[in-house]
Amino acid sequence: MNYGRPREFDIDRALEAATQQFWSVGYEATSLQDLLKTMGLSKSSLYQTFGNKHELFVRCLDHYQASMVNKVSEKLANSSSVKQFMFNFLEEVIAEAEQGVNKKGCLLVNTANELSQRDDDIAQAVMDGTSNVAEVFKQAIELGKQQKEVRSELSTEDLINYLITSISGLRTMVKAGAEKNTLKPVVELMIKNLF
Amino acid sequence: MNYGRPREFDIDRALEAATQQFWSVGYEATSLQDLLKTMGLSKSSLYQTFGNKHELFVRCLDHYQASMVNKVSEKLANSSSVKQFMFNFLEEVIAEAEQGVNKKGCLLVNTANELSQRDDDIAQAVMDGTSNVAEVFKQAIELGKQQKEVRSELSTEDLINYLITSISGLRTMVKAGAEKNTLKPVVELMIKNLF
DNA sequence: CTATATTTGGACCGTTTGGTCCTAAATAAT
DNA sequence: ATTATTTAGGACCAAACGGTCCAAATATAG
Repeated sequence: MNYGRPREFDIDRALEAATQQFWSVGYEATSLQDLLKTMGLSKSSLYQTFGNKHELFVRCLDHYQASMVNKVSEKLANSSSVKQFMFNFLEEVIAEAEQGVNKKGCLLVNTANELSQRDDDIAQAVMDGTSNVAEVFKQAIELGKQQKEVRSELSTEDLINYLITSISGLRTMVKAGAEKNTLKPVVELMIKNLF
Repeated sequence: MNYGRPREFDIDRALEAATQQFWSVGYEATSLQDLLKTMGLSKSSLYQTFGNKHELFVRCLDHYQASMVNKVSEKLANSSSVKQFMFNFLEEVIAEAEQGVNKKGCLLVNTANELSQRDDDIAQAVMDGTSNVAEVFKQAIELGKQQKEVRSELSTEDLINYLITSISGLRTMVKAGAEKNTLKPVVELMIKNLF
């Protein structure tokens, strides 16, 4: 076995490039040509390897989500305290506001807003991804409660949902053009709710 | 003066129909054909009256914003307390989660997420609209402070931004498919921050 | 060397896109 | 009645869309 001409590109690299593209401008606004260009492969390679634009996008969502979960878990592990972890996370979200152009936000949030209402497969992928990210937050909050850092008497579940909702809101504000200085007190208030 | 064949359609009605269409599926996903159908007019009428799709959309954003400001102002005026007003508002946002299909959210939030990053005119229209809505919240918060309902020592400005951010977050959650029961405790926590 | 299997580039396709333009219809002013 | 002016309908358009397909290239297995 293992016949045939070997693939000339790296699947993960191509997936990463596609993810960046979708992340930058969204699903609809990304044309096949855009994808071929950034991924650096031919039409037939794309279709043979990834099926079609829609399937590729779902794979990108998963790619993004897995990578995000990795990064966030790592940051949690390397944080001196849960509060520090949460603060840094929110701070990073609003730091994007200071970036000049192309504030990409979070691919999951972007996609929820763009497509969840009219594409069930994508909606499911977004929910799966969100749920995996929520799992990391769950660890953080449970750890915080254990160490008496999180002093809210609310259930971990509720606090997770509050966090995710707050983050989504910040993402939208950044995209809408809010300044970091404007958002900073908002972040502080959010943090105060937990610690 | 005042020559010529009279217009056979009502501009406001047409604008309202277009707004509903854009609100339902977004700017890019709304085709000219969709617009002609829901607005009930011919291509030349649309272009003569509204310029093009882009200009029409900006007018729809303004139409939406003005109408929203009206409604919210009215609700504030008819509320027995500021807390009641705020609670009802957030409650209404998450009530959409129980609706079966086509959760439209808020056109301003949707548009901020879809287009603010790559269309300056639209970004400006979104900011203008948001600013007008914020003005109503400002009235509410100032009234709440005056009547010792709002017991937060934070500046009105900060509280407005917190509110708008929270609402945007709820909108995304609803679109992403969160249940009303999930969001209810989140709303309660948000309210608790102000009163 | 041959047969098999796979990838690749690009020609090709039908559909849809936003937008223009011309003609006929309709009304108001003279 | 004629003229001026505006609207409405729809034919038409080039470009872009996502997607298919075929022939050439390139590898492995026997």
